[in-house]
Amino acid sequence: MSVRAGRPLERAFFRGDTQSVAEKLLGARLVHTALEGTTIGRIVEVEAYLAEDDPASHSARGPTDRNASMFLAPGHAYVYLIYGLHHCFNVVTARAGAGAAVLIRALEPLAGLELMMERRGALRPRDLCSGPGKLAQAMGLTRAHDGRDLTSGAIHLLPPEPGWRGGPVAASRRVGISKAAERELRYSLASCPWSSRP
DNA sequence: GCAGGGATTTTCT
DNA sequence: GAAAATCCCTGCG
Repeated sequence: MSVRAGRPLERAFFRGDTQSVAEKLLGARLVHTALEGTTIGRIVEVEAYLAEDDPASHSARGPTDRNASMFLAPGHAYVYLIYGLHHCFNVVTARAGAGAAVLIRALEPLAGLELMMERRGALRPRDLCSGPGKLAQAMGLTRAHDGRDLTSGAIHLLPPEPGWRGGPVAASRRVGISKAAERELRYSLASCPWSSRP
């Protein structure tokens, strides 16, 4: 690991306003070191799920067995199963007990592409991480990783490389929800070819 | 290229 | 019983 890679993001990065943290996460690099190898992807699309006044958030009706990790301290992972077969990876934000998180929706594959293709089945690089279920599969993230501390360990986040410029951020509606659907809490790098959708 | 449907767990009505 | 923070395959243009 070179000096340029930087140190993992610390807990303070994830604390506080969820929408601000969501925007700050764009450009950061998600790293997972597994037995099979290391995969890295740059975050290019996220969605914020707030602790209050957000009926679309899994935390809206309080803790359950499934969403318990959402109420951990900021900087932990919340990984859940959706539609019975896909995993979605979230980063807990705000404060412990609040129940706020940022869903990672798309990555630009940076390292370990062969392993990603192996996990996903032979696919074009564009199809490896262009969706929340896809990136969880490509990065090897499952409910086994639910509740992990992301500030130290095999799964962590690195800041953008010095000099990296992401360009303008676009806000739009969150995908696949019916409650509070009009709120623009999805953030993506504008005109990014790695996003889950235009 | 786009529309439709199936897979399958958790939660709520 | 149905919907959900999804993806993939099929069929048709």
